[in-house]
Amino acid sequence: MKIEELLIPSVVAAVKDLYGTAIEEKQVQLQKTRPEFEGHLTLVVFPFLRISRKKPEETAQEIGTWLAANEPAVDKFNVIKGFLNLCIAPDFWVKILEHINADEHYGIQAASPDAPLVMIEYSSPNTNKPLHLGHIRNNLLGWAISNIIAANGNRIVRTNIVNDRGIHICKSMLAWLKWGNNATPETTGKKGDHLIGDYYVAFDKHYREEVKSLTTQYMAEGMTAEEATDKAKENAPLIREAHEMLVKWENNDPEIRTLWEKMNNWVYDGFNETYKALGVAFDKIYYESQTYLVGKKEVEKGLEDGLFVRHEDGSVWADLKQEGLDEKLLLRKDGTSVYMTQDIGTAKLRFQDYPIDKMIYVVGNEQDYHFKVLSILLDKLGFKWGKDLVHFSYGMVELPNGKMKSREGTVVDADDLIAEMISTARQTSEELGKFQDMTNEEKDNIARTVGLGALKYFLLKVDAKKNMMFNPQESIDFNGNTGPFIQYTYARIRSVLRKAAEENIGIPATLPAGLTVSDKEQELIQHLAEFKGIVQQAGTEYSPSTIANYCYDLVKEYNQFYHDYSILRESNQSNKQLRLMLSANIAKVIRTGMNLLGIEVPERM
RNA sequence: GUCCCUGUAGUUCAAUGGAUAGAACAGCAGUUUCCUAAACUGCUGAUCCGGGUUCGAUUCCCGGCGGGGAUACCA
Repeated sequence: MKIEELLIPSVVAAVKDLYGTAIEEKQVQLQKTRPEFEGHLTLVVFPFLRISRKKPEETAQEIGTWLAANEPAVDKFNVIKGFLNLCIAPDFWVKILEHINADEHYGIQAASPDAPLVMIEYSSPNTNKPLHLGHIRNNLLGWAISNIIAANGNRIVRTNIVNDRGIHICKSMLAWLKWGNNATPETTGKKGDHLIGDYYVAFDKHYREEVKSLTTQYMAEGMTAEEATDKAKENAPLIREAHEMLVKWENNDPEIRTLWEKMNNWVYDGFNETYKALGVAFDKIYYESQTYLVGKKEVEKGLEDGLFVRHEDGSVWADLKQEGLDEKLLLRKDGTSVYMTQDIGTAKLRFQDYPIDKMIYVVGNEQDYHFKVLSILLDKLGFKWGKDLVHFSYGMVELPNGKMKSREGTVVDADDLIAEMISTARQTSEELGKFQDMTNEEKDNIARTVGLGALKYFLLKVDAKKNMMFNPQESIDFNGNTGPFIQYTYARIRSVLRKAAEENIGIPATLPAGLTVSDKEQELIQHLAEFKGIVQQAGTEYSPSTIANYCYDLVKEYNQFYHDYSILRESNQSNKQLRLMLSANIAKVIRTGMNLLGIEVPERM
């Protein structure tokens, strides 16, 4: 029950009755009244002036009079210019609160067995280095979006495509063989993904040295700097060895394959730890090593069908000039597959495995072009779902000195950041004296919940499509518009409710009649009633930030109103019950909203 | 060059085409006999520039300027 929905038909009826013209519901603009004016909801009457052929004030006056007479929910009204401010009758607020209170899962819709099936791909790591801050944003967005889509009544499948093959993996393997001395996660005590990442870095370091000395050599032989660099990059012994290894891998060389499996498993163990710490999971994981051949086959079929062309050197291309794009490579001259080929294969397998109604890819906006092309190619290949795939394109996380670049060592490591957030939360709790009378387990849980809450909220409150700034020096706040602020308010409400329960004060399903609801409480009830609409909006726009900002606004408002209010010491029993019910439902909505974002709320902190 | 995204207080972020553009952080000044002070109150401070559409533009359109990205036989 949303108050707006209640009133819109009445406004339509009013216009019809007064001016004899039928209007559509979507033409009715009802918004929350600004706090400086009296009223709850405001009707913007400017759009009706053409129909009424009267001045704004006059039109507003007429509609207001009609509503006050014919709509029981409207108590009284006032007019300021073209704005008609409506006051809702007090007992309506009580009814709305009781309605919210009756629904334990307010705002969440369960999926029926025949509900649309939505598959969400996110994370998609490479197995040659550990996860960084950019991956965290991806994972949190993917998790939150899938929760939100599920909350809107859809069935979901969370999926991950692991880029587990290719030249980058060979680089790590080669470096490990050369300089690794058989190091393992066990012998070094390092997480597997970090161990592999170290060898990837080592490869790059040695490779650059080789390129540098080769370049000088070629230049001494009379090449220009540019020519020399290009040739050096191609001819450096290390990169040639890596390419040889890739060929061996593709030819199923048993030695290489065994090594590859061993090292990838180390990485997966490492990733799983990070995923667990972040609280994300997957229903089905695809591996590029298992899908790229499927993609290759599709491309070859497309070639036979005349959809693609083969160039003289043997490479295969798609001509997308008709679609306003360029030519796109699908198979290299040596017949090996590229990123696009693999994505075609993965898509095919997924639609074979599941009756997917909608496919959503959570991938950074640097790949907007890639997904535009993928959509067209899938469509050309005759997959009817190709056209409708959704690329949920999110912005990059930027650092004060620019983009994150692994080569320049400017990445913010995911595991480091998580550990740092948790230890900061622990330290803050200790300084504030929150940890008295707590077991070590409780302390651990609170530090983890609050630290991750701060991190997650920080990344999710920003509009996903925008680039965002992260300053490691300033680190993430625990005060203000933050996760811990919301968590703290939740914990305080829960504390009040615990004390009420100890005193055997229950919350009845219906509140006593004749209750006076103060203006502030009316506003809070109105705010609470918006939650359902917010979840819907977040679902259609795929925007976790909508929910994050809603939760903050609600909490901020609650803190302001109830800072000087007493709930348990209130002498009037009816008021006490109203305040308890209101608080309990604010806690419920906060918990629901934060959980949709993948953020836990603690019972105490 | 072409294409895509983006430009709001000192900083990080908000604002279905609506009233006086909201917060937070930082700065300054306050609030604790009282259900958790990770709180609350007050002050200072912003829509890149120029046109257009509209009763009304931060929002939509066009043109500049600034930032990011794509246009790889990397993934």
